Amino acid sequence: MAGKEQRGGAAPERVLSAALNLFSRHGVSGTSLQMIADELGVTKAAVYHRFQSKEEIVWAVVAPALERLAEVAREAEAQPRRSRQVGTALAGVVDLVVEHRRVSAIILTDPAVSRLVRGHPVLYALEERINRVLAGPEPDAETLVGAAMLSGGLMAAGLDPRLADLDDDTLRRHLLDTARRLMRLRPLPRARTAAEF
Amino acid sequence: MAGKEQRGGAAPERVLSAALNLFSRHGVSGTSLQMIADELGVTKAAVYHRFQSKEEIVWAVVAPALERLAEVAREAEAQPRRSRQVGTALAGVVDLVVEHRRVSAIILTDPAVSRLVRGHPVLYALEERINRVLAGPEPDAETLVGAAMLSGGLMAAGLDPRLADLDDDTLRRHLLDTARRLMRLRPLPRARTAAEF
DNA sequence: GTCTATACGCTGATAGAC
DNA sequence: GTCTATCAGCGTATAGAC
Repeated sequence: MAGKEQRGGAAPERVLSAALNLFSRHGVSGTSLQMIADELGVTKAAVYHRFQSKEEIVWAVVAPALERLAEVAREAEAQPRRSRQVGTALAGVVDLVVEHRRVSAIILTDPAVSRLVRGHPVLYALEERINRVLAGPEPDAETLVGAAMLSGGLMAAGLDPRLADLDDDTLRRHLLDTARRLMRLRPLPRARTAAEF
Repeated sequence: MAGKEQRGGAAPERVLSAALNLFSRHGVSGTSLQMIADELGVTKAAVYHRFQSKEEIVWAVVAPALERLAEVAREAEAQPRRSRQVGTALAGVVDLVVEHRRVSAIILTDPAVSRLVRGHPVLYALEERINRVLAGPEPDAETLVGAAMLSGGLMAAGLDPRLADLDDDTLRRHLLDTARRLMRLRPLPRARTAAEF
């Protein structure tokens, strides 16, 4: 496994990388600052020199994915027609999950992270915006079920070891096809890539 | 929220109920025996009189759902034809998720629980049996993606607060329809219930 | 059966030497 | 910037009184 690394010390990006690894494997509550420090080959105090608290590390880990999600919401809401809104949002969240697999997973599943994110008013509203774009203004029960299954399904697929061999583009294409089927959208013409929709 | 309850002491089923509640809200690592004891209005020592360790409590919480999953695998494998195998397995896991929503969620998402379960050889094999029944012996990439999305999707739907108002039968029906669409199975005739397939 | 009391390691976090 | 040393508090778990 990952032995102790001494080169580079507690540089911020090394801390965040180690933290993400450990959060994925043990959950946020199951990860101590000691474990992060050990992974980097430094002491806890060195980590505390860069981040004032454990919570600050968690925020720094999830921030990039959340900013991307906000961007996806903006892009989707800017589309004039409903069908384009759903398509844009789906392609956006699929891209997001493929590129930030493990961050997406800890945001969606770790209770400590969920609390943190949902406790933030802007981010709580962001979740609702995404849901509204995906399910529409007055969704029937089946659409609601599809939308609910989407996030968890994408997360599970992004993490599944059986899919780890697929390259990103193939995974993205299959995920988008499957996600559209889940949401009862018509299949996309083969030639187009996910980014074009 | 749930105040301290003094009646009933640390009876095993009360411990497990409180533990499941707390595991769902805070994760296993985020739940201490002190929290469980407080929820019941007893001391930690009283809880330890019934269960020898925290791990033993975790096992007792997840055991019923895992036994059901083994039953689902047996039933599905007993079907003579592939199409029936998939249908039976889907109906089984949908039933399982509807009836054990929160237990399914902590098994699938909590790293501490996943480690425990996957470390057990029989249970690790069970996971593979279910996957083989759902995806078939030589699945193409898209089927693999669908199967991967299934577990996480069902879990997310089972926990989604927007779906909490649906009664169990309605939820079960929509979940099964959506899950079959996900796995590219033909829609089920309306009259049939999930249990019949 | 449930309690009080206790053991001892590890937690997140701080102070100050180099 | 990273270290050593230290803190109070909480973690799991145990012993023994009632």
